[in-house]
Amino acid sequence: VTGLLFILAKITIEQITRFEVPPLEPNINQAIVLRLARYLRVLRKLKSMGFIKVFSNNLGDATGVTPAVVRKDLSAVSIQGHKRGGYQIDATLHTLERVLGKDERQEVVIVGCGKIGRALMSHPEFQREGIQIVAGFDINPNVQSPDAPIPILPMSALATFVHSRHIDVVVLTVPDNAATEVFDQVVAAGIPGVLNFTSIELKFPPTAKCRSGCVIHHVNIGLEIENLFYLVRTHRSASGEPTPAAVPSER
Amino acid sequence: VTGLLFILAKITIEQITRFEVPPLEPNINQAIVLRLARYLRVLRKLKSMGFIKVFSNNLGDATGVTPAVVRKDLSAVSIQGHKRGGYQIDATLHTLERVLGKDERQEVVIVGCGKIGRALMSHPEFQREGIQIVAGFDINPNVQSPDAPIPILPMSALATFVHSRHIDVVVLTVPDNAATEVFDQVVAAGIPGVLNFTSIELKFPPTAKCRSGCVIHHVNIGLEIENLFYLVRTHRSASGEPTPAAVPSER
DNA sequence: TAGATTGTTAATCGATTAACAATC
DNA sequence: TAGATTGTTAATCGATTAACAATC
Repeated sequence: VTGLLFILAKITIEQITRFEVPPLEPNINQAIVLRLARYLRVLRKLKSMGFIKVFSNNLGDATGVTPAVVRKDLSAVSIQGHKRGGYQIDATLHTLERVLGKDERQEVVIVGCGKIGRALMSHPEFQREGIQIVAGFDINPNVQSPDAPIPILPMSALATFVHSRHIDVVVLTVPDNAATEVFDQVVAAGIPGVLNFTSIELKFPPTAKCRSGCVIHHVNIGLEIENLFYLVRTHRSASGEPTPAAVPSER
Repeated sequence: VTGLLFILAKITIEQITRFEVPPLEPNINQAIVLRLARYLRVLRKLKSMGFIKVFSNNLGDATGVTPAVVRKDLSAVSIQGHKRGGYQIDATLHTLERVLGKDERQEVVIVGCGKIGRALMSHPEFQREGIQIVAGFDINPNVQSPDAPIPILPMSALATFVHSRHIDVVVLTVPDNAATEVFDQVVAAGIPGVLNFTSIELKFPPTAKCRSGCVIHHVNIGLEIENLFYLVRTHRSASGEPTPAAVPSER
């Protein structure tokens, strides 16, 4: 019986598993892009404070990386400083915005308008970053409201909406038990970018439709909290803090 | 007699505490812990499906890593398999739960009960992972409700609450403009673990109170969405297709 | 035994860090 | 000039991958 179970397990897992799409990269990888986005925010603040130029070690201090990394990152997107004068904030800022695509519209759609989904829809911070939530989608008729400023539409309207509005990025905030099903609908609609708030490990299938250009990011809050507990606990026991038991040396 | 009892009691407690503190090897880093947590979820599913054992390549397929990594990770926490029979799901699961601290209570508090904070408070998925939200805190009297099942208390009650309940982890969901101020209060209350939902780059100060045992994780939704746009755009231009509309189907 | 899988060691890869020449 | 900062190259570090002996 055990043998059978274990053969079944193998087959099932192999069938379920989907290929991972390799994110082809020039010489700018995701880690760099994330840092660039953080430099951009610091630069905006500095500009609003009236500063003109900035040194790599300033940006490093503000973002928690070494000056050498800042210089290397900026160099990777062809941003040049002046040998003793640092980087011009204004020019750097513009180049970063262009590289990161902040000059284009960033319209996203929320799929799954439960509590978290609706909370994100009214999240004011996005506007400041140029991200615009243009619609929500849900199967539940009770939350649908086609005439609201940000309309909440039925799931059936997803495909036509994202085509007509050229939506590229979707935020997936459905319950875990609906994750795979709804994700398949999102994939079928041709969406190449998904921010996954469920704790299901979704993956883009290796179909022709999104052969290499599809990306999914995961925001797994439960996993993050778990990890925090683990780290706090281990740090604590490493420094030998909470357990009052003394070292039994003498005796 | 009392003295003897006391000594016996002390020894017993020392033995118990020493036994309960898991023998954590120093070469376990955050990446490993995150993977372990994902193995754990897969194992739970497999167990609920009635499976008995699992191979490293199964776990690898299900979590998107190579079998060698799975074996190395499990080996790092002293989980041993059988040379040809793979890993016993039940035993592996128990060990992982102990190592990751899932057998202890994981009580967290929400600081900032705006839309996102309240959405997290009623998030059903946490319960399933053993994470319990025991209270919320907010300065706004309109959202305070001390008698609700999960009470929302004034910020002034934070310090005494976390002390009396021994809270270690806080979820910070306040508006960006209040982030640093509220974070300072959280630090002052002695909290060692923070999940930061604001887009402000908060850091624990190097004070004595939490000199090495403090951790902060960042969930920067705006940054994630930005990054998605960037990746989708670059992938698309790399593969040389300007619009995603052209899908080859039979007409 | 033959085949399969673990556990671990060595090789590889990539990213970070350090160093320093160029130069303003 | 003297001092400071960039841009890039080399050194280091760590994590992943490959390989394979052990062994069930």
